[in-house]
Amino acid sequence: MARTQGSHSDITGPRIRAAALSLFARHGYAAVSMRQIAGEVGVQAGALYNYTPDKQTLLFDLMRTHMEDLLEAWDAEAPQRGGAMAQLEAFTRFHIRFNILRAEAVFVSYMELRNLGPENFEVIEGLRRDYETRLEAILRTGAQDGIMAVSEPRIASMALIAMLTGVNTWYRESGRLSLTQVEAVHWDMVRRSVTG
Amino acid sequence: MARTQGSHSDITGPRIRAAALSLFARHGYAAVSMRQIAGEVGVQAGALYNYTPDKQTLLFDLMRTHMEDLLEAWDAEAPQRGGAMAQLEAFTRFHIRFNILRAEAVFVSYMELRNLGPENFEVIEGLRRDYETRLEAILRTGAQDGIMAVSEPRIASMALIAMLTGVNTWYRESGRLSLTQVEAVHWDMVRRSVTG
DNA sequence: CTTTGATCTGAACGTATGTTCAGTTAAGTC
DNA sequence: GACTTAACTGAACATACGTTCAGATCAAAG
Repeated sequence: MARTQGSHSDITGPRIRAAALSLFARHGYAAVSMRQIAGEVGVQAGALYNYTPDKQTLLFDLMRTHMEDLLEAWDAEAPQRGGAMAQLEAFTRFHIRFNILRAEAVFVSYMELRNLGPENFEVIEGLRRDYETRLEAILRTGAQDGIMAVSEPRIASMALIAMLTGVNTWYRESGRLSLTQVEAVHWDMVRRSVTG
Repeated sequence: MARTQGSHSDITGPRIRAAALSLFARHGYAAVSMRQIAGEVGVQAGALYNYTPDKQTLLFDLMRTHMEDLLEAWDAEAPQRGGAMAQLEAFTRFHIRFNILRAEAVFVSYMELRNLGPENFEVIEGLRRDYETRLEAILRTGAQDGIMAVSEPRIASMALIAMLTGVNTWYRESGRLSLTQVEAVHWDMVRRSVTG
């Protein structure tokens, strides 16, 4: 045979995903047409169906990939020693930095949940819960070790993640504060919010 | 004349806004058609144009009304004495309670910003900034009075609002904790995050 | 009872949608 | 240079969209 089975172009595929992510983030999933995505890539709309069975799966794959990347990146970066407080600081700084670097994927993964079918929704929700549970475990350990005061670790973890993700709505590279400064301000608040 | 000038039905108008709000919250602005909204109300799509010049203005009016209600409600409820710490507690509890009661409007006002034209966007953003500034002023006063430790009042106010609004993503009336308990947990975190 | 006009219907307008598919192109293997 | 097939085009499909508007309806004022 001439070409290897299943070797779809490794150029067009990523370009389609990148264009879709950017357009979905800017205009919303429902407001973006397959023809717009194709136009951005420089192909006809029909060509997209060599890379995704349909529009919603394209969205789902973007969201799933993002959530898996997030979990993998944290699991690779999470400190194994140093205690719960060091882990909490690492989590705080990691979350802000990772989310700012992938602002479009964060935005889409949060905003477009309602455009997923029930099964796809469950998958993404499960990955989100996994991530929240990572933080919850840190807070539980800190409470057990007596170095944190957290009466409701589950709720506290959701509250802290909401606070940290909020940076994405206003942070600009050209802003007054550097990302390191933003991290520091938030770590201050996080630390104090979990200590008596 | 037969009917008073400008007396559009005071039944259909609110029903259209209620149906639009509910549908926008569930499926997103772009995914909801004028025919769906009309169907929910029990009229034909054309009838909607007696109540709004176009679809986007319908969305904009929902968002503007919500933001104005939010500001009015807080300004009416904000304690005039008791110091910055009492004001911060009042703000925390108010924000959670108000936002849970109007979950659909909160959701739409946050998610559908990108479907507004530039001028409409500026109006909603301005109202949002007004609200943030209310909290920022409390934090500044608390810092000046020496009862709070907030190095960046602007960023802290956005962080706290993000944290409190996060409750909307998971709170259910049938859940383990009552709204009062949720308020208490969050007030604990807010208080500690702004005190040394 | 007639008149008035706010309210709504129903059909039409042009345009856009997601998806399919027969057919063309061209890159890589033998 | 012949062959294979992945990659893509371009047109078509049925359906849906936001918006307009002439005309029907009907409650209230005179």
